[in-house]
Amino acid sequence: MDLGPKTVRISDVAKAAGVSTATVSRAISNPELLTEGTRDVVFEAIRSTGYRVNKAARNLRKRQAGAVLILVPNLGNPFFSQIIAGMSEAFAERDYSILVADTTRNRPGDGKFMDYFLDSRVDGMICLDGGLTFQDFSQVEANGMADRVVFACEWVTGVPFPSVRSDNVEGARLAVRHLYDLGHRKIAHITGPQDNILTGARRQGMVEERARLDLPVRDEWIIRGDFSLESGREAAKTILQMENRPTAVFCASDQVAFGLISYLTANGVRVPEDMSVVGFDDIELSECFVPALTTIRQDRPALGFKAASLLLDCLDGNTRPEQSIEPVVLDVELVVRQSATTIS
Amino acid sequence: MDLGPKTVRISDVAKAAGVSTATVSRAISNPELLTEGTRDVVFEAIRSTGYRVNKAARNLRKRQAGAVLILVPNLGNPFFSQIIAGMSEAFAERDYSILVADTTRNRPGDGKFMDYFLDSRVDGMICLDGGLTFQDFSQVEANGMADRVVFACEWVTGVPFPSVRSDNVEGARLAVRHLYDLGHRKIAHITGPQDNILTGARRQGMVEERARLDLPVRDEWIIRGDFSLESGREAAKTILQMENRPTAVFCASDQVAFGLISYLTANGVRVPEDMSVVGFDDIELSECFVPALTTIRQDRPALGFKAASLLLDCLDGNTRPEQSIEPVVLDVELVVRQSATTIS
DNA sequence: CCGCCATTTGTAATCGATTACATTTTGTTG
DNA sequence: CAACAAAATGTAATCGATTACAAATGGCGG
Repeated sequence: MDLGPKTVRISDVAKAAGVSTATVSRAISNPELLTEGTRDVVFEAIRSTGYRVNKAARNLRKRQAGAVLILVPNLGNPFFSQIIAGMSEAFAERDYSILVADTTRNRPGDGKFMDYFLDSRVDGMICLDGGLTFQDFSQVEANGMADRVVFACEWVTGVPFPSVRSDNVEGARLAVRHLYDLGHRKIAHITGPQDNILTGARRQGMVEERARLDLPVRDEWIIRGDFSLESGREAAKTILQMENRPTAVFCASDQVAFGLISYLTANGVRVPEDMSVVGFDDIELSECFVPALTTIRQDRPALGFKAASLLLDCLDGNTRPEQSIEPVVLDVELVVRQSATTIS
Repeated sequence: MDLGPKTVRISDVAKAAGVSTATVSRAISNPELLTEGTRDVVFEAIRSTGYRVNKAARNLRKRQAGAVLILVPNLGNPFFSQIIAGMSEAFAERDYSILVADTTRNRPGDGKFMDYFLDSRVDGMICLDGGLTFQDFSQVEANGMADRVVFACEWVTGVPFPSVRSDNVEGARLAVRHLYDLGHRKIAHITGPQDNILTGARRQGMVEERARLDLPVRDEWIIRGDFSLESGREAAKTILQMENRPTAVFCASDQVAFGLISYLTANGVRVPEDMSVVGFDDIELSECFVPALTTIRQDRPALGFKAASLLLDCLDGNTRPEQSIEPVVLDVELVVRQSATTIS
């Protein structure tokens, strides 16, 4: 608990350098205010004493926290780690620490994450969880924190925070088009969780494109999932029981595609020979899956980096309101591999 | 930057309750010291004012940081996320925040992570990266932080910090034995990174068991890898070029196994029919890989949780020296799936 | 009802920095 | 060289809690 006794304080440096604490402080944060001479003396004193500023003290005085919160729906999901890596990049440069919290424990509506703000542990937040409720965020606004939050990947409708996301609708279109081009007409879709915002966007893109291409529509071809491996397997089970089976499936996430393919294969339905599958995300593993997964790539490090930059802008007070309301939409890309092929 | 003006301070609560700040402080941290009456009055005042303690101020005064650092070799690797989830669990209970830092940027030897201590941003650290150098840790000791660091998964030889790890040697033995039982005699191994501590342990277990079972030994059957998908593919290339091919491969990680299988399959070598493969880790995806991966399971949430508990013990000053020097070794388990089968 | 000890509460110092304001030094110019 | 503005530095208040120590209160035996 205790940080040890031999802490060097700013006053020790001041003494060593023969100047006041104010001068030492300035040497650190506004060196250009000092004479070259004093500056050198101070830096030498800092060096010789081994002084490090105490961030707690600085933060208290400056009324800031020097940290940001990243709110992740599920840390266990490999999809997120690369995004965090991208953020990590952006924040490290500016010397912000990154607090990571998993929302699986703090269930929507309880606004538990607000504690981080209220306890002044963080200056801002990046929310990767669109499953939080409007109510959660009304608390944020009530506490005047509305200009310190950005969304990444997911978002909550009606909550007007800056956000970065991939072009989900276009991604879904690309997937369907690709399958269409390969000759598929009976295309199914495994969705994300029912209340998830991405689910809607991807389903919409899928349905739109299917209509545009004048493809057959069957309700049972829209299968409810939740982005997980398990839900892919469940969906596979459902599909195998259908009388009128689709020839291709567009999955809302790569994980779902893995679960699906796994189950299909285990039950004698070969992918892609008997059924084509397209995923969404392009996580690292997709390239090495068997068969290598055809999918829609989201540039996750870029997404993270961009979100972090947006938040930093907010914290710097450089928010250009008109810009921030409009979400930043990153392009997605169809990555053609082996899991979808021409219909046989 | 600014936390807003309408902050409620402890003095505001004191005023509202008609008591001193000391009493309010005590109501929060030592309620049993107060009369039931005053306690109620204070809590009511806290409620009505919406007071929240300012953690920066508290931390300054208590000379602690209220946060711990988790040092991860690579946030992008899905292996780690579940471990962090487990830690998250343990720390949340005790109201510690979790700072996550990726060591890919801070290269070994520069002791960059020490900054977190020196800036008093964290009270302790869990290191998941055995790639750090002895030198890095001599800095830790020099700064009296030696009793605030624990290792998880990986560790650094000669650095006597508490640690939690899986039984890597036994895991490797189990893998080789399993392949042996399936009839394999020519067993290859794809190692982890050369300087990694786990690499040594797993290779050792493999070699020992191979010797014990009196299996043939060939230098080229020990192939250098680095836990990554890519290194699995590279290794596959190497194996395909061998005159005397092994019939089974034990991989130092699941990711390596995926890369290996992916490349083998793409080049007409079927797994498990033509070659058996066993992984190490049992990440989520292994179950859904095609073929489902036979592997050695590490209980990652438990590992994370245990490491966190160990660190909390340290921070509480409950370190029982003799216990902490001896590493906590968690059992591993062979998970039999489809990727290894009897020799044909 | 007094005196003494235990319990409860208050006062004020403290944690370690930043910064408004005051003061001193330096530099410029007539 | 005096006068004054600009630049450099110092003094001390401040951020918001915790806690050592002091003071007040209450309980109880005699």
